[in-house]
Amino acid sequence: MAIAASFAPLPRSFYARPADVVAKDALGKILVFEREGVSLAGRIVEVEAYLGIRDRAAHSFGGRRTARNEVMWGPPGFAYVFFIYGMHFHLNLVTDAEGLPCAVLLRAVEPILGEEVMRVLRGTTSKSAKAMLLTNGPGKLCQAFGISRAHNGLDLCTKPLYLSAGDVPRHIKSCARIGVEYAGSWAKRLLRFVDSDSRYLSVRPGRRTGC
DNA sequence: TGAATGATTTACT
DNA sequence: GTAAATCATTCAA
Repeated sequence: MAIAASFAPLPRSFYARPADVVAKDALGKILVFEREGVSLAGRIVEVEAYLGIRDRAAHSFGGRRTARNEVMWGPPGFAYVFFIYGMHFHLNLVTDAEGLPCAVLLRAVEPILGEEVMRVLRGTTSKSAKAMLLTNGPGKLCQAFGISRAHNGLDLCTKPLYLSAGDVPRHIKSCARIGVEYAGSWAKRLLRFVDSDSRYLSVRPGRRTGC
C-alpha cells in the first residue's frame, strides 16, 4: 500500500484552468486529507463541472455573489464546501481565474488509505458495510473524510486537504450531471466525468444519466 | 419575519 | 419505485 509521505499537493496551476478541463483531469488523482495524525486518501473516479455565471445549475448562476458561494469568486485551488438537503455536505474544487466562479464537484472516490476511519465516520450500518458504499456519492464522500463547513475555503495547495498526482484512468466517460434537471439546456450538457472502469460510481450507468 | 427549496441519502412498500 | 428526513440559504414582503 502507498504511504502518506509519498503524497504531495498539486500546484495551483492545476486548478487555474476551465472547470470542465480540471474536472476531466482530476479523474485518477488522489484526494488526501490529514486530520489529527490520521491520513485519509481516495482515488477520484467521478466529478462534475460547474461553469460559473452562465451555468444555470451553478450556485453562481447570473452572477449572484453571496456569503455562501463567496469562495467560488476567489482564486483557484481552494475548497468550496456547502451544506445541502439539511443533512449533507458537498466538496468542490474552485477553478479557473479569480473573479470567474467556476468549480468542480467531487462525487465519488475509491478508498485508498484510512478505510477503517472512514467506516467509523460514516457510522456504517449493516447495509452500508461494504467498502464500495463508503464514498460513492458526494454526501457520503464528505462524511467519510470528515469534511464539514469548517473546511470551506481551505487552500488545496497545502496540507491538510489537497489533491495528489495519480494514475490516469484508461476509460473516461462524459454524461449529464445528476440532480440538475431544472437547469434547462444546461442539464443536458455533458459535464459529468467518470472513470468507467471503476465500480465506485455514485449512479450506475442507466437511462437517467445517459451513460 | 416568514416561506420555499435544494449539486442527496436512506428506508420502506 | 416512491417518499421522507431536515436545515442553511435565499427571496419576497
